[in-house]
Amino acid sequence: MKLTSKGRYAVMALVDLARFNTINPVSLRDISLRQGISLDYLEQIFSKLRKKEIVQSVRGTQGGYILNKKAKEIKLINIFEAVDEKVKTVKCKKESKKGCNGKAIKCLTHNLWDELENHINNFFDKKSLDDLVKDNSERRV
Amino acid sequence: MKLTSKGRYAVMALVDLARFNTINPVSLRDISLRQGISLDYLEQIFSKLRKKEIVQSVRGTQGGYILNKKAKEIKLINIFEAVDEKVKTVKCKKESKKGCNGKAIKCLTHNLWDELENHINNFFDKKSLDDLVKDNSERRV
DNA sequence: TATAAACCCGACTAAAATAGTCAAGTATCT
DNA sequence: AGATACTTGACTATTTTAGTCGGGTTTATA
Ligand code: FES
Ligand code: FES
Repeated sequence: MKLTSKGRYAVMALVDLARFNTINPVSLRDISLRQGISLDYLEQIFSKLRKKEIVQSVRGTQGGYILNKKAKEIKLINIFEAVDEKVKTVKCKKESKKGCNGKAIKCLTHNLWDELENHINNFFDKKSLDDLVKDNSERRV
Repeated sequence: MKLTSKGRYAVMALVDLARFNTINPVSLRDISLRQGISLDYLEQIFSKLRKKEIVQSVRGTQGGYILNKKAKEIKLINIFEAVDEKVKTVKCKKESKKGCNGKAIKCLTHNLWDELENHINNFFDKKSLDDLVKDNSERRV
């Protein structure tokens, strides 16, 4: 069970953005340099974030991205959903009545994994971007 | 973030084992058939479980595996550790003072992922094999 | 004592997912 | 006009996962 770079980068980049986006948009180039993330990869990630209205883009020179909502209103779960970093613990299709092995009944561990999924998502539901910025407010890179 | 088959199968197989292992050892063949897991793959998994003393093997005809401890004393975390299904959320080496990008300081999200890791491991720490068997005690496959 | 059931072990491989790269744009500021 | 920066889609290398395969050894039982 591991977190992928895509999810990690998305959050990292947004925390960076939230810290610096006081007046002007922040360019991906800056984020790329500060956080050590490939610019091309960041572009893919921000394209998704924009489509899900987490950020807004400003084109042209001096352009970049700005948050589309208050940092307090952006939860980790929103970010993860936007970049398709879903938590997936069950093997079967949840809606289906069939189990993961094709049998007519859910497997012995189905409920367990479902609980686990909720447990993890609860965590992402509680944490907002604002919390993360505050956690880092005393530190400087 | 997803659970791998190895971890899922390990738990599934052990729940099956715990349910049927009243007197006699349970063969992997039986588990394979009941749970729809490849026999060869199960062998790999049980080899690890045996090395970590979660189960004991009985060789020869009518052989199989038995639990090496009480079901109540086997926590999910023990199973996951045994089969190397670790929860890995941080990118950096935890012991090191360096961050994930090679910088001298931990990244903006390090603490968050560390918290997440603890949050997930807490779940695995609480659940025992016995809990799972009980959850399924009314169902029959 | 032969046979079959079952564990034991290591190497190999196909498929999938991840983590990018690359190329060719378009918009906007100065 | 030129530079900066977003936009898009396709492509690729690497890694991980989820097995398979081929050879064992042990032991109950007919
Ligand atoms: S995970 Fe849902 S039935 Fe097995
Ligand atoms: S995850 Fe530990 S420093 Fe980034």
